[in-house]
Amino acid sequence: MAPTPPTHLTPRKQPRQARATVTLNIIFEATIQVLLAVGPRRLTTTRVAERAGVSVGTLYQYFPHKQALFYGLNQHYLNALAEKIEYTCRTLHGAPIGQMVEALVTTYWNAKTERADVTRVLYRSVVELDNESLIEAFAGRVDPATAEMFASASDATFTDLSIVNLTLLTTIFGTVRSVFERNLPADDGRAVQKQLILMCNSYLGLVRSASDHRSK
Amino acid sequence: MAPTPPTHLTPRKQPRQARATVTLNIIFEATIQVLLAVGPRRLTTTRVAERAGVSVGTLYQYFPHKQALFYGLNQHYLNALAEKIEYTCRTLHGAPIGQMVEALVTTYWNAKTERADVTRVLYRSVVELDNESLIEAFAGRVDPATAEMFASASDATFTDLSIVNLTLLTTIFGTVRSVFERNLPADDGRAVQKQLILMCNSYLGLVRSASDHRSK
Amino acid sequence: MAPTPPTHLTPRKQPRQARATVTLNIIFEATIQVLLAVGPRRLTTTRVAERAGVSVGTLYQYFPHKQALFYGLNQHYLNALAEKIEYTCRTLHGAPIGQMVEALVTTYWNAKTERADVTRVLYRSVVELDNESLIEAFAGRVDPATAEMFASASDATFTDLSIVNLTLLTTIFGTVRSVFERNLPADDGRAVQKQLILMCNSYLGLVRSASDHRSK
Amino acid sequence: MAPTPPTHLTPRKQPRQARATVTLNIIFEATIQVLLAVGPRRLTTTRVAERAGVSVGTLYQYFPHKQALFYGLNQHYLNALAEKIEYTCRTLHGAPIGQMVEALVTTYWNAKTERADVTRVLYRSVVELDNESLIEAFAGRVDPATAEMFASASDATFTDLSIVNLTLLTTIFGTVRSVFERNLPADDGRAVQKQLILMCNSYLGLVRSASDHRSK
DNA sequence: AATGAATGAGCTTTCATTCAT
DNA sequence: CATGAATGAAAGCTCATTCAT
Repeated sequence: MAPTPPTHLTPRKQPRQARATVTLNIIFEATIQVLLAVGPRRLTTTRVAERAGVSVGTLYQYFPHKQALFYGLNQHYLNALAEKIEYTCRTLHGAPIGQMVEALVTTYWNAKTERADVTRVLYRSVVELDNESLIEAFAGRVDPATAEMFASASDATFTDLSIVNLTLLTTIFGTVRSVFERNLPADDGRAVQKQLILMCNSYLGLVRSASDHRSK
Repeated sequence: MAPTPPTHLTPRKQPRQARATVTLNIIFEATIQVLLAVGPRRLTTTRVAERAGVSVGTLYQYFPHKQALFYGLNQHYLNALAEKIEYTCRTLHGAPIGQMVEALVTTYWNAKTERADVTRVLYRSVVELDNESLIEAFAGRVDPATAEMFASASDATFTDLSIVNLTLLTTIFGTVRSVFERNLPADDGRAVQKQLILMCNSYLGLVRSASDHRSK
Repeated sequence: MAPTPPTHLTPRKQPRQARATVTLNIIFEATIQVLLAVGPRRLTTTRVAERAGVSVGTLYQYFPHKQALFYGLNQHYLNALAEKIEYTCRTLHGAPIGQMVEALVTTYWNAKTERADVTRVLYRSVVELDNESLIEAFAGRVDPATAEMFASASDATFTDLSIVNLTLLTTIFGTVRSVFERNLPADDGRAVQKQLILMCNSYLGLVRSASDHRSK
Repeated sequence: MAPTPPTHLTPRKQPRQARATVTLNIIFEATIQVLLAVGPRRLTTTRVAERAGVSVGTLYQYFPHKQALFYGLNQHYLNALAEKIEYTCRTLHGAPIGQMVEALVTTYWNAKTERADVTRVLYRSVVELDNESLIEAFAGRVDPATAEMFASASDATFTDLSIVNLTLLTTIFGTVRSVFERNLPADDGRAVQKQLILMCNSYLGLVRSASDHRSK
């Protein structure tokens, strides 16, 4: 089923004009800055507007209410993330399964680590923001992309691709979040990342259909 | 290092008396109910007190401020969770590694699933609640417990136990959270759970030290 | 007219027993301490009780409400002050007028300076405490005492004693308060005290009835 | 040293625009009204806002917290008072000393008596309002103004002008306050006022430097 | 009597949102 | 369209006072 982003949570103004898009990005960036500076609880629309260098009125031109701002922000970042994953999937199409897993983990990990503070702040800003629709939308893009990639693996086939795909995504995404939540030192983080790749690969070795093993 | 729960986030009144403990639990339960009913954003101290059948004043006798309530609630549940895990670890001491992993995953999964709504609500109540200290405290109990258990495995030894332990915990906890976040249907959830056990076991087969394989 | 201390502002329990008087004094002292420590705005009955080492309940046994506590405290100190002044007046009965003024100023000044912090704190605690009745009661004791003293002066008589008396008291008391309010350095304070005596004496020289001058 | 009014006690919004100044005055007046109507203890920001015909929000736009409102109010009146005194000092520059004292007392007395209720209410509103900085600021304006005036007297010079000045100010201001505090009937008040002038003049006759007497 | 947990009215303050300019 | 002063509902929290123990 297609994800249904509640209409009342989408930016009022479709950014047709370049200027609007610019303003939107400025507002997003300002939101992040405020989130980093004072945390979600003390984030106010006024503060965001101030930081963005626009008036509250203008802010409300772009987002009908505070919720919509959060929604838009998360959507923004999830979109970017989905794009990166899709790109990786396209690139790795037809590659050996081992490379796929490594690339997927690395892509996701890097995307999250690039601006670790933003990641952490976003993980927390999602309160009451019935973000289910966002997650759903994200899954709706990523699930098929990775499934398609795995299906194209040059050296493996899976009898139950869909569950394998789901397991891999859940594990990878979850582990990354867990690492952030535990605020692990960078070294430990990298170690876990490596082990995660190992783990996924060993798992895939196990669930690969019988014929693959023979042809090996 | 011992985790240091910020003193300003601990219940004001140490529940020395039976009555106080009862009240504390009533308040916790009421908080959960309110969280379920109206979500974290619309949870007010007054509402919680009402639901608990006590006055706001009493609430504030137990928790110096709203934050402390959330902190206490999470602490409460994390404590219970840690206890269950410790119990499992004690029970499985000396068992074969495969059983350990299965038991660990199952324990954690069940604990979270038992009251899925509470779990989901708690995952979200953690806003601005510098829950780092909580997570740290939790990790400080669970990490050693599982490490000790794994070290006692009858059929496996690990050259780098600490990283293996960390990887397993991060993966398991993260995956469970991910499943809750995606709000997967029960069937898919159970499937992923199974796969997660598989995955962990295959990983352990890989990282088990060489001598184990020989003795096999 | 006799001053009418509103009955609802008097201590509930007349301190007939020694123990009660002791407790009363402990409570007064605690009130002062709290006043000094946190100021009148953040003074709470609970805090006073704590400091006094009694329970709130006991506090309320002695003072039916917070107002009564303040009232009692001020009354306590004003009584002591009035006593000192009365004593001075009795002692100086029949003395030359110059000595009288000097003794009066010195007595008042010393009484206030003895525990300057308490004085300052009391000056401020008098909010909403319709302290008019207190002031009236104080004036009702002091006015006659000094008037009587002045009337007995060995070297001066006054045609309008009552206005002279009022002027002197108002001036002396007011000046002292002013000095406290301006938080003048001790040196300046003492200087002003000296000048005040000078001023009062010069004034008395002027308003002394004509016959006095002749007899001089 | 320049008085340092704590920044957190100054109006948030500098009244640059006429409208803001108007609103400010309305709020001040409303505060006085409420103070008169219910006393300082039962004054609430909501009540003040209501009386002023603005919303609480607006009140808080002008004053970051209740304290600031009191601070601003007192500052307002002390400023006006200081101006009047400065004006008198300028006007009396070079006059005979007797006229100066009379003018000073009269100016101060009138200023306080003009709206006696306001005066009384302000004297009491000063709770916990570390009004030291206000008093200091006031003294910092008035002290030099009167000193300068006295120095210019056509018929008197003083060897220790600074102490004489301090004594006069402390005495005058204190006496007035005392009269208000005792709630003296108008007749008595006026009588004391007259005596106060007399007293100051007799004092000045005494402390005038010797040469003045000769030239007399 | 003494205690101190419980009460809840009421206060200060915030902040999403509107709308006249 | 942009602005930002004004709004006021609603939240967090305090504390004088009571009363069962």
